[in-house]
Amino acid sequence: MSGLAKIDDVARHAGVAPSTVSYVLSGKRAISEETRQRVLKSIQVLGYQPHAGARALASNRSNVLALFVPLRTGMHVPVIMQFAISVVTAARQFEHDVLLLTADEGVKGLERVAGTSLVDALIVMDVELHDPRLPVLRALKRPSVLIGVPDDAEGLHCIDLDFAAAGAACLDHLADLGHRRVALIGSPPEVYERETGFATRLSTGFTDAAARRSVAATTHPCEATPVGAKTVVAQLLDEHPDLTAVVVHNEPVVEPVLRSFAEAGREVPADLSVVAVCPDELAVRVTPGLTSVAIPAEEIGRMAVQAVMGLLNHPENDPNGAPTLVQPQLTVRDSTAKPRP
Amino acid sequence: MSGLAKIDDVARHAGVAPSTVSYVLSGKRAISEETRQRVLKSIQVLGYQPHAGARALASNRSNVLALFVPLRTGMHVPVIMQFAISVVTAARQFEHDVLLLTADEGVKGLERVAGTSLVDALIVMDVELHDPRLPVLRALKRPSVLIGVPDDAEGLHCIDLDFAAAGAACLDHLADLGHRRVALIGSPPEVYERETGFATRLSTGFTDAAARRSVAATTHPCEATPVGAKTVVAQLLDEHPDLTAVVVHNEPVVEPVLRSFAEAGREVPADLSVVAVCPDELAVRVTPGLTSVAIPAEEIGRMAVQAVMGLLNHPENDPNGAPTLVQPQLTVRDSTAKPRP
DNA sequence: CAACCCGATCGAAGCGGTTCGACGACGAGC
DNA sequence: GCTCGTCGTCGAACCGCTTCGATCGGGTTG
Repeated sequence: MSGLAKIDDVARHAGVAPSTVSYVLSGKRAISEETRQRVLKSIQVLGYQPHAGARALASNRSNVLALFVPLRTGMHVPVIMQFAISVVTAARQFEHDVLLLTADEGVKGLERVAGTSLVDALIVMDVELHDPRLPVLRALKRPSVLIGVPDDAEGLHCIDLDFAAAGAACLDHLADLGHRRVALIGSPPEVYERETGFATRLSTGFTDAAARRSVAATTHPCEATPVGAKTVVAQLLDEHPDLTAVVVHNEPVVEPVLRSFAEAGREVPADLSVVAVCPDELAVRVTPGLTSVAIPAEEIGRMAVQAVMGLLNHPENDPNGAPTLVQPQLTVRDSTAKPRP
Repeated sequence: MSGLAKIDDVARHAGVAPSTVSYVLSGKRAISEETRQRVLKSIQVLGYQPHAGARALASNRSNVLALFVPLRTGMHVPVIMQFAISVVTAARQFEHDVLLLTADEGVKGLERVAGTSLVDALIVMDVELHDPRLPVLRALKRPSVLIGVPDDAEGLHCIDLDFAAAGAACLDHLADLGHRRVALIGSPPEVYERETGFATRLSTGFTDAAARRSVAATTHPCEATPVGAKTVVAQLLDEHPDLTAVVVHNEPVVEPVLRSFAEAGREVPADLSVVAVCPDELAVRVTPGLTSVAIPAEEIGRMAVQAVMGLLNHPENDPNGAPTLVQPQLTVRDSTAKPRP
């Protein structure tokens, strides 16, 4: 009862050597089915749970992953949380726990958890084009995977939604319907100024596709508030009266934008087509249901964990290639239609 | 260079015994200033960082806290994230890191991280009145602190906003202004059904205060969507035409509620006073600025960490008393006024 | 039938710290 | 001048688990 049971207690109880117990648990050596069962039974009876520290010390593996979440302003918190959740869930599949690191310790945090062997590997979210964390990650002796794609990904492993393709997909869909002038309502200005990759990439993919399809297209940063939405919409209606479609890549303003257009007498989709880049949950909640490209947070989080575990368990076949880009999926709902003739 | 430096390397480099290095680091024994400086210098030169696992094994302290975040539906994600951030930040002040646990592993997760000595203590968020985690926490051999107050807090340490007082504060403010019929627009129905303490407590505090002040008061659960808001507002206007004030305790619907009343021709605060229970950030963003009671997430998170570290470092003076309730603070802004005569 | 091989298990040496008792030197007290 | 107490440091014994080489009993093989 007193303290926790240790491996020696289990060994004694099962009538085997401690090492045998260890092998039963790890499966690294063959153990006869009979002994195995006996040991398992003892473990259960004694409620044995191996000491994490001792295990980490002896095996040089902590079974913990670090998740670095900067939480910068302008990012959509619920989506970030989705990532975090999916990382935790996926990590458990690989017998790992997740240590949460935030921005306030800065790069020091990375060095600390890696340097003290507190974690086996790191997952880093919200990567900027010129992220100060990159050189540190490269120097670390532990594998890491970035969610987001920096300017120079050399020697780093990245995974993200293919935002350029997402921007293109939105535009192509609208071009296919026959729209000739479209606008992108994007993230808050600070996100572009920070050179966060995803916002710029989506805009670029959108603009390039527009050029390819000979569609007039503009990008408009937008504060993540109802007032910001109203301002941008007013500006849009003023400067581009011939506008027939918008793409919104900024979760918090999706509804305000819709409302502002409605107030201006523009009906969706009859007078105006709208494509959103947002969670499906939001797309189906509003009326009419929004044609949208979802951010597959759950999938990306899971893939990031898989990638990092791959590096950990098979460092020899390091992919070491281009970033992994998840292809966007555009779901057509009721907010897009052909423009009025 | 090769591997990481160990304590023996530092000891050799500084010309002292390993134990001396350890004492320099922990400060548990007096070391002459001269030796201290020499050791510190060696540590810096070699870039020494103690191995977390070894330290945990030897000292029986992992320097890690577990943070259990269920993330149930109906909870406001940004507020939860605020808690998490403040817990991480506060934990670092005490030289601790934070392990993130989610709901999908259930109670098993608690048993695992505690049983393997992965963490020194636990912080548990979003506690329900009859939470299945409570008996497990009581049985654990490690200290824990709950954020939220269960029905039976015996043997547990809780901390939370005093929601009853918050409800009362809202009502008192309105009663002081002269309102005679008020309504509380609350959390989604599932939150009440789950018997999450805070929603019920606020409602109770609100209702009791209303009785005390002879004010007619009703509580209305509300889905966290614009449609939900519209529905509740319509019902309110229909059933209680004499309504002159509402309290909104449901972040996502604050703006939709305001809009719905506006659409119905009720002007704030002239025709209707509004008090919100929400982050200040939201209260000041809308027009007019909302009289509100903030959820001091940052403060509560920090206090939870302080409490748990107290239990860890001085188990002898376990407060073992009633839950710690943070007193609410009502900030008067521009959304409340005297009712029309 | 001896030499071998193989599967199953054991024993002991770490892994890298912390901590406790011991010890030497030195100043104070009588 | 001798004892005693302190201060600063050292040495060694763990902390609990993993892992590698060794061992042992049998079944194969030539």
